[in-house]
Amino acid sequence: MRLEEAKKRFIDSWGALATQWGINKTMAQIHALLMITPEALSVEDIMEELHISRGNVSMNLRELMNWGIVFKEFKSGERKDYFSSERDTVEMARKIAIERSRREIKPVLRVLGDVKKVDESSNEAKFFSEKVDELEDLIEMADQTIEKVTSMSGNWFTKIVLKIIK
Amino acid sequence: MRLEEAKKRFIDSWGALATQWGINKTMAQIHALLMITPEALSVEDIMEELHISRGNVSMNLRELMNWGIVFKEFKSGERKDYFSSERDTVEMARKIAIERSRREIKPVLRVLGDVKKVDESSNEAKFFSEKVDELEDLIEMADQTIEKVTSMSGNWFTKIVLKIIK
DNA sequence: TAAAAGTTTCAAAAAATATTGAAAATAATA
DNA sequence: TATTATTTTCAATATTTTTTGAAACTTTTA
Repeated sequence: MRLEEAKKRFIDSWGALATQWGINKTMAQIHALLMITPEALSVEDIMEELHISRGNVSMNLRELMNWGIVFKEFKSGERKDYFSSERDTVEMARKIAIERSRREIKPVLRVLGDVKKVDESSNEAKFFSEKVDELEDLIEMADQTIEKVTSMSGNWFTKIVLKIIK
Repeated sequence: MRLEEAKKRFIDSWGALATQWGINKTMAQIHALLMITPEALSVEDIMEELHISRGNVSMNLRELMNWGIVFKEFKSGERKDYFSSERDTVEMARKIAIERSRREIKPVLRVLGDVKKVDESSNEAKFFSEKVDELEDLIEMADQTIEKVTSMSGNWFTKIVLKIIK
């Protein structure tokens, strides 16, 4: 397969995955492009490569920088801004996990903690409380697992643990 | 807090979380409702509780059954179908994880395996191949971790491992 | 087997989300 | 400081996704 075709397939597939996980397709495609490009790219490079508008690139780059997985680079003698992706793949995954936890998981945990304080007078209310409790435990566990596993990947102990639970 | 209010808050929050993770809000709300309701519900019960149309309920129940987390129940002497959710919270999480892996993660892994076969003549192509490789490893690890951790939750060994990596 | 009860399907409408493009803002140079 | 290059913003538009509702279909009962 030629490089250009492989790149295209990768970027499309990354965009499709993102869409299914509630992330803007363009944001993921810009990220994919930066990931597989050794040097930093300008807004115009990205516009051209992905055939999207300047405004779209600008907004999505900002969001990627908010996530902490894309950085602005200054090239001496150049007026334009250049952008590059987090180079360390594991670190990148960690940041994505942390961000999604902070924005989406944590708020739900707050609601769960709240609603389980329902007056447990009826049996129906007891059942409700129980289910919410179970869910809270499960989500907390998943949240912690993601955080810890990603933060420790590369670490020998985690590697062994993962090998064992595999 | 009164039960009705707590239920409403829970259902809304579950729907919002789902939306952010690329799952239809109504599907998640129906699921939430069934999860916290001790007895099975009819299509009309659901329509009333969530204020949505019959067609919407029908389609989303089908999808929930495809995911294996909602079941049809027959009540003797009753003509209507009744529906209830998987009772075991951990089993439910396992099924969701398996389904998302099958539908979304596995196809991406297939693409990654494919595109990394790019002709590695240029340095750019080598860089591309390397990045795709790293990503493949990472996604495979995450996929296996989710699968194994959920399949083993409740099991004493996993509990200890999770406590350690915490 | 005809009528009634219940369910599914899907084209059309509504709602939510993403994208554009041009004006405004900002930054760099002469 | 005026001019030019670059970036950001956001109302308008386009696209995608979800929801409705009524007709078609299926199942049950009389």
